[in-house]
Amino acid sequence: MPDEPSRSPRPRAGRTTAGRRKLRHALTVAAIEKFLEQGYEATTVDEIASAAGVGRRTFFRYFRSKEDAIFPNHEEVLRDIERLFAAADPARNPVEVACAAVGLVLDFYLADPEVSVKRYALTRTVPSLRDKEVASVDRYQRVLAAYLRARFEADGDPIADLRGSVAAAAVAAAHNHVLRRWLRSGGTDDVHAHAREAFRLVTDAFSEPERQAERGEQPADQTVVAVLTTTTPLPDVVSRLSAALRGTGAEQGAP
Amino acid sequence: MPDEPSRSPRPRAGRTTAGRRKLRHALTVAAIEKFLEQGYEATTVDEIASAAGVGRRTFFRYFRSKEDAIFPNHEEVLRDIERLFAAADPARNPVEVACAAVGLVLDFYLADPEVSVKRYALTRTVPSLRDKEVASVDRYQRVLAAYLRARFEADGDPIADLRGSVAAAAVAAAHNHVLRRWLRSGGTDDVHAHAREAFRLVTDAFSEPERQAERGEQPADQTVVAVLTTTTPLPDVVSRLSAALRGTGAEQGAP
DNA sequence: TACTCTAATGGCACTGCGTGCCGTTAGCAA
DNA sequence: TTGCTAACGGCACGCAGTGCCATTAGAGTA
Repeated sequence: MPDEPSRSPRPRAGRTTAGRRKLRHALTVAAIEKFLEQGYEATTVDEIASAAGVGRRTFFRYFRSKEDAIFPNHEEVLRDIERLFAAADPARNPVEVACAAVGLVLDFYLADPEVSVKRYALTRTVPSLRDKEVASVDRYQRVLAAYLRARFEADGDPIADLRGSVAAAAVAAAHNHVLRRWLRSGGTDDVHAHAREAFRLVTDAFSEPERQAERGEQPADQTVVAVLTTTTPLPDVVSRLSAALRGTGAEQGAP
Repeated sequence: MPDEPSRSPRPRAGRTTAGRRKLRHALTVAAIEKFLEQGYEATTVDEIASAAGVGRRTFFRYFRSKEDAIFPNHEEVLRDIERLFAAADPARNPVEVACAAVGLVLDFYLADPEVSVKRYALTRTVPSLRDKEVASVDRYQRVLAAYLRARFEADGDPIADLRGSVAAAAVAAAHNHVLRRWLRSGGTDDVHAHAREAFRLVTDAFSEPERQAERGEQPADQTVVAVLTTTTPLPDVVSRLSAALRGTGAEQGAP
């Protein structure tokens, strides 16, 4: 029964799990090589399979399609992300947790710079491969969104759904930006510094004001200095302060 | 020469531009109908073409692939967006302009609720259609990102690239959220109210603090009420206020 | 060592997408 | 009416993806 792709095989007989991983990788490498060498459309599945020393039918037991051949096994990373979410401290800023999650994806690409850079050359030029790539990003984004929505919901956010979707997209985009920058550099720049910078941007953008205050960050011109006599009636104090906060020039009001 | 899809046809002979649009729409409707009725894989291009009264070969003159059949003509909308960007007031908040741009996409879907809702039923269930949908969103997102990056760059933002990518993703996600909510409602809820809410979220998240102040929007707990005697030395006033703004409990300080 | 059981393999045939080619048809211009 | 041109339809071809099935390889058992 265990045959077709995306199944979790028990190592019993025939090829072992390690053997499967190895052949899968060999097919990926062969595919990338052929695609770069003679073009994507011009390469047939037969050629890829023979290059890896297996039959055409076997290729389709490892990959759903010709396009899938060059992509890493996202299922594994998705599982890691789910685990990270399950184990995450509920008191921690959800956006930070989401950033940690995409950090796993980043590490996954960093683990094999050779293949990652070559794959990038293909996804940039072949439309159908790019579509696949985008689709996989979307899968990550949805997992992030589900987590963030739940966390925002638990925090009593009235627009948890919206904020979760948008924040997830931002986190995913930050990841993509850092990854692509690294890929364009040929795998030779300081990813983690850029990642910190990018994650900081989205964390700042999507944290509640209270949380921003907790981290000691304030918008620049929030300072309101009220100079009032002690005899000023309380309602006046309130209205002048609120006017000042709205920037309607109450700072020019008489004491 | 003018034959294959995605070409800008001069109306000279044969079928006119209006005629092309009509047939294209007829094919889309036929495809959606068949897909919903008997399933996506179970429907052949031959069936769709015959249902629209044309030959199979003609189908592929209107759509690159079977998947494309159910999608609207994004090229048109992309052109509209480019025009909007070109005409946009450079003094306007770039994120607001980007929101206006995706508003065009939203309107495009709203123009034909019947088809949009049916298409949504398909993109939710058929993986390959969903991938295509996601790919089209990505195209919009890239156009948004290019605009935002340029604008942020012009504003002297040192991380214009990053901020542009992330903000574009957020705007696109906000659009998707609103659109999908509307689609799930069957095309019967107040889209524009939700759109305003969503656009406000991303605008707030990605505007410079100065701009936030200009729009008179403040985080909820920024209010600082200082009660001080007129004899308090100025340095004390300053330090107590700044402490209060950091939430370090200066509000409990002695007057 | 021999046997069994099971999963992986590879070949074959089949459906259907996408495309190149080409003869035919339909509308526009003189 | 006579070109002219673009869209149409049919045919054939390559190839992706899949169901089917006989064969092979390796682990466990006696």
